[in-house]
Amino acid sequence: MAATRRSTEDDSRTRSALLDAAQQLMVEEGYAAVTTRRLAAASGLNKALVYYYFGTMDDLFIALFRRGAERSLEREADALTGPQPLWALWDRLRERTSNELTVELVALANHRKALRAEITEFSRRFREMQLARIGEALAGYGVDPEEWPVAAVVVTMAGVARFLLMEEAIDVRIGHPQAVELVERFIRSLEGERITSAARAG
Amino acid sequence: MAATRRSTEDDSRTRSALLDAAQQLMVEEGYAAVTTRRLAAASGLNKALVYYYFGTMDDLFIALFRRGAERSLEREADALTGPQPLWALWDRLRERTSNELTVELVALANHRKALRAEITEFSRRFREMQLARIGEALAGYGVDPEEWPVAAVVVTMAGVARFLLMEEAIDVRIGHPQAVELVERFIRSLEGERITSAARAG
DNA sequence: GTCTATAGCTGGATAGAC
DNA sequence: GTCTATCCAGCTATAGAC
Repeated sequence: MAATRRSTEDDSRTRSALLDAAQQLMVEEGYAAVTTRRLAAASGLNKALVYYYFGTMDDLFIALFRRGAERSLEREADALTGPQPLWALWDRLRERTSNELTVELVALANHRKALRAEITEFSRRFREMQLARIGEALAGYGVDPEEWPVAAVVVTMAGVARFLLMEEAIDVRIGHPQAVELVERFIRSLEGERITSAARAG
Repeated sequence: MAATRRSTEDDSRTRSALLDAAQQLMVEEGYAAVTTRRLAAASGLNKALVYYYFGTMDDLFIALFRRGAERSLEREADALTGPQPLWALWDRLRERTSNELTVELVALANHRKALRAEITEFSRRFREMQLARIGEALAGYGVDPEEWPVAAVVVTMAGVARFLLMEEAIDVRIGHPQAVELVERFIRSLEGERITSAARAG
């Protein structure tokens, strides 16, 4: 291959290292900290390599989002095929790990058109996948779709989970245990107690 | 008063104009667009006045947040003393106006300690006020606090509302109508149909 | 594929005239 | 209270040597 700009699918060691550095900077210090200078410093690589691999900072952000989103969509789809799809969805929604990055990217996307379009597309794919999996589960439990439409269940769970994470980030937790209990009571009424993978294995 | 730095309580015309410009820039282009140069350009004032009135950009952001939060807390407290507190809360939570600004400020607060502390304090005051007002309302309706703890109701409504606004901002609306209907069915079961102020007046 | 060097701009902040 | 002038740091991006 000639020494031309690499494609998105490419994942050389250098490219991955740059994305890793970008991810860490973004999570720890916010998107404003993700600059060519700081990427170079954090990865031990050269400033100019950012442009060699990504073209512009915009493309770097898109590549970073896409890498995380693809991994996450796959893993979530897997998790929702297990024996307790509602518990699995709830637990994944409440994970801080991949969520912090998402929050920064969404804020950043407010003024980056291309990134925004990418996030929109993936969000829809996530939602459709969740609706399919959870829809099957609710039907299997014999839930009345008039009383509990799958879309309402999924969006409400996602909304509460995201909101709790956002408030936790600014040390506001008033009412959180009660909200968690409300959701978990609903889940428990359909799937019983949460069975952790550790418990299943043991 | 001598020509020294003005206090937060002060609201000269120039100071207000700078805050107005900051607010507009932030809502329309994100917090990264709020710079001294652009504030000056947008308000027709001089760059250096930002430092005269606010000291640092950090203080400007805090002043901007505080101005909006104080207004908003007052107005919300008023709204929740009306005849339909749940409808009032829900409608206010779903308003886009003051919410866009909040989202930007919260993102910005990730790496601005002082701003974050300010947002934390106000968020708690909001929550406490909501719990007091909605708590009274639910008790008045004879709602079983074991089944529907006031904290769970308030946090869930806030979470769903905020999430819908965030997704709308990136053009994702899958399942939104169903989620809205789920919440509004609950409210309707307690307060009946929403009575708009227009309808009350007429 | 990785580096140095540099252009050209924009940022926060201050000094000091008026 | 408002302005000009200015400092210096940091930013994106490109050219071109190796």
